[in-house]
Amino acid sequence: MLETNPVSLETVLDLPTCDIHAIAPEDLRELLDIVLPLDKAQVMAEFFAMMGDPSRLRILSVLSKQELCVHDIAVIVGMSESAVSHQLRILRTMRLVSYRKSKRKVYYQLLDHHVLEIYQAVSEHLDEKV
Amino acid sequence: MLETNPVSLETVLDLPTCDIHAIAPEDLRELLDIVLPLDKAQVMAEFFAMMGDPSRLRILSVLSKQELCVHDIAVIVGMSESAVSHQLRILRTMRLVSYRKSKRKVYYQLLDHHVLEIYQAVSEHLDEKV
DNA sequence: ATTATATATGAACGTATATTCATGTGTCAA
DNA sequence: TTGACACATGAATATACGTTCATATATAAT
Repeated sequence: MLETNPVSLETVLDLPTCDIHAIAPEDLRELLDIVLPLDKAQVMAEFFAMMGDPSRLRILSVLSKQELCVHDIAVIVGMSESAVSHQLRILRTMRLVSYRKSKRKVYYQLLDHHVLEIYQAVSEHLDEKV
Repeated sequence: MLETNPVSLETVLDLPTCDIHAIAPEDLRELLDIVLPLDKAQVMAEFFAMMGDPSRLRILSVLSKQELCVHDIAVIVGMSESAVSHQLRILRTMRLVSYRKSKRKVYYQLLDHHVLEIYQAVSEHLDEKV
C-alpha cells in the first residue's frame, strides 16, 4: 500500500532533492514499483555472472553433448584439471551439473537443460549483431 | 581439416597423456569440434558478465519501461549519479542503450529489446527453481 | 560573467574471482 | 604396502570490476 498524497519521493527516500524532474513524482512512484527489486536483481545477477566466464561456457558446451569425466573435460577445453575442478564446483553449487562416481573417475553431466535455451538465445542474439 | 590417423589427441595438443580415457579418442576428436570456440566463448561471456551485475539489471529494468535521465535513474535505483553514469557508459559501449541530449539532461533509452527476452527467460528460469 | 545544475570521467580503493601451485583424499594396480 | 592415478581443495597471486571522491565539461539561469 503506497501513500497517495503528493510528497516528494526523494524526501521519503531520504535522497538529495532536485526541483526540476524529467518525469512527474507520480510517474517516479510508479517506476519504483516497476524496478527489479534488489534481492531478485542479486539472484539474477548471480546467475548471469556465473555464465559470464569463457571457461564455464566451454565446459557447459561440451557437457551439453555428453557426460564427461574431469580429465577429459580438461583435455577438451585446454585447461588444467585443477582449474576445471574448481569451475565444476561452482557449477555444482549452482545446480547446473550433477555427477556420479565410477571407479576413480567422476562423471559430470548437465543437470539443468534450461540454461541451454538461454545459452542458445544469447548465442543467436550476438550473431545478429555482426 | 582434421588429421584422420589415430594419433593421441593429447600428443597433438601437447598436453599430459593418459592411457585410460573415459571416452575413445575418436569421440574426443568429435567433441573438439563441438566445443564452443574460445573467441566466441569470450564474446558470450562478455555479454553474460555485463548482465551479471545487480545495478545494471535494475537500470535496464526501468529503462525497459520508459526513457529516463541519469538523475531519475539514480533516484529510482538508489545509486549515486556518478555510479549510474559509469554503468550507463558500459551499457552504451555494449550498445544496449542509446541516449539523446535535451537541455542539460541526457535521456537514456533501451536500444536492444532482445535483451529483455533473455532477461525474462532467466527471470522465469530462476522462479522455477524455488 | 558568475553560479547552479546535469552529466561524464579519471584515480583510488576495496572486493571479487580465475588460475596456479602444493597438498590432501580416495581408488585401483602391482 | 607402495605407487600411480583421478579428483578436490586451500592458499596465493594476479587481474578485473564497482563504487566513491574529486574534478571536468557543458548548459542554463541570474
